[in-house]
Amino acid sequence: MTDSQTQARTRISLLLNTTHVGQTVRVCGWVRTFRNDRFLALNDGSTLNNLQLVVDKDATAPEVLKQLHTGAAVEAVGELIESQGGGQATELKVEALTVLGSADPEEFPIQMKRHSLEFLREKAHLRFRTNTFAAVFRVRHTLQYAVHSFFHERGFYQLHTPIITGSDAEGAGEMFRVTTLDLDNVPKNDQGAVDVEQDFFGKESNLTVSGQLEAELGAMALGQVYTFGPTFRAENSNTSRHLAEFWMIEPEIAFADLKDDMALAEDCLKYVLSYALEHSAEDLAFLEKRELDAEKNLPQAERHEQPLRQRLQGVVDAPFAHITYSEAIDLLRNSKPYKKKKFKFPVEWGIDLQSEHERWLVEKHVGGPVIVTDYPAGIKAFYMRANDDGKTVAAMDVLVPGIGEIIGGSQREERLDVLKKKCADFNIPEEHVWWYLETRKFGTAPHCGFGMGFERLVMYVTGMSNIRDVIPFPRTPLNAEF
RNA sequence: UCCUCCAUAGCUCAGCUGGUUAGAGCAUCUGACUGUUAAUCAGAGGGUCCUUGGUUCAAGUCCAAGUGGAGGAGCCA
Repeated sequence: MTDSQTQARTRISLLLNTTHVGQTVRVCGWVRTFRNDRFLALNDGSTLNNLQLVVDKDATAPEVLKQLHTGAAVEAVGELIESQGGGQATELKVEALTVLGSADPEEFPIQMKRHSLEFLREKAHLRFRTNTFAAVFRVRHTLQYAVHSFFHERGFYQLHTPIITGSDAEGAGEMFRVTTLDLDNVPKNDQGAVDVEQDFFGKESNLTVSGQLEAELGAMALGQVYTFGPTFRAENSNTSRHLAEFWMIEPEIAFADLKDDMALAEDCLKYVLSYALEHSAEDLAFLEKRELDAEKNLPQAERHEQPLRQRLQGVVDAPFAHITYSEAIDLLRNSKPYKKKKFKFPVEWGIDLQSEHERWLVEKHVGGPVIVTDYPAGIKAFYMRANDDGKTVAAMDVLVPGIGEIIGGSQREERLDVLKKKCADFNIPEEHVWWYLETRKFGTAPHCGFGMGFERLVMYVTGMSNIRDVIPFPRTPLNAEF
């Protein structure tokens, strides 16, 4: 233990204004640049900004100076003084400087220049060292904190639903099989099929695609719960909006209908956006500038009409538009692109809205978030509550510009006979969901909930256009390197 | 999974209708300068032009397949 280490480390975020001027402090971080054999820009992750260390070349050992390259980890002790140059309020007059870990400049791939996001994706273990990714992941943290605080303030309990599930009725997509069977020597039963009774759980098990069914069980006792955990989809989707492993927020509330559900979704989005605008102001300002730079080379039509923070504030300030699926179909059939035959897909009552249709509704017709409700029963999940018209269900999707669906929810079917009939219609054997059906048998009550894709929320708030850039280690088909 | 586009130095890219020894900026190294802000200036090193096969006197350039990446679609969150 050196003398300097007896002093606590001060985070750089606390040293950028003049309140600590005159104090001797100890800082640790990673070198961003070392200019002029004298000025070292140090970043410790606590803030976007660097602390300028002023190094006395003559008082520093040559072998230390030689190692002050981008990426090296260093520790410095010195007096915080008012900066003698412009560009920063304070700087550290270094008295002792130690290199904790060097970074060979011939090999360290992150430079003090712009890299493409694609290149940095291949360096996922080091991309945290860049301003963009550090900002994104700080914002990601702020958002998850806001989500917890939103639900906590409203009396919700977080329910940890299982990641490994024996339920195969969630119907939200292809599942990842979980097994401890020897894949080189899979045991077979008399029928020649895999003998799942010999597997770890004695039955087929998978990674969860949704915690909703379990969350409903919790809501039917605790009143209002939410999940916030990883979910897994083994779909072979290769898009900028899909991951094989992503995080989802799924609130579930008892004694509530679709109107309550929509109000909760709107409140929730507005709360977390407004929380991020307030608590991640500096990072969002940087990300806004990054987006502007990235869009500079795009044609006007492909750029955002408003800068990032203005877009977010707009969502916070304005009430969400509400339309029913049937109204949406009418609007689309009367739209310019429909009449000019610009849509690739047909617009007919009963078929799902395509991306191009959603985009027109959100970006052209409304120009902000839209909640579409009351979809045809045939295109939605079995658990959604049947409306009195016999054709539609009490479902709602929240669509936002640039992302599409960010929230999908519904009032759940609480009537046992109707739900049983739905199971039959959807070919779901009752014995697979017996436990789910029992909540309708014992003390059933109206209830509802929704699912919000956390990464899509982070994309929306940070302005990043590829979902792989808002999760630390993206899992996509053929990509699980880190 | 489908459609379109892309792959050249560590990074970002240029390389025309096929034709000398494949270039630039940044980064790196060496030196100069020393209150800089992606510092500046001078010099140097650095390439299996993604892989395989084909066309041709000649392929970074044309063709085919493969691999990887991006955008869009489907599926969805």
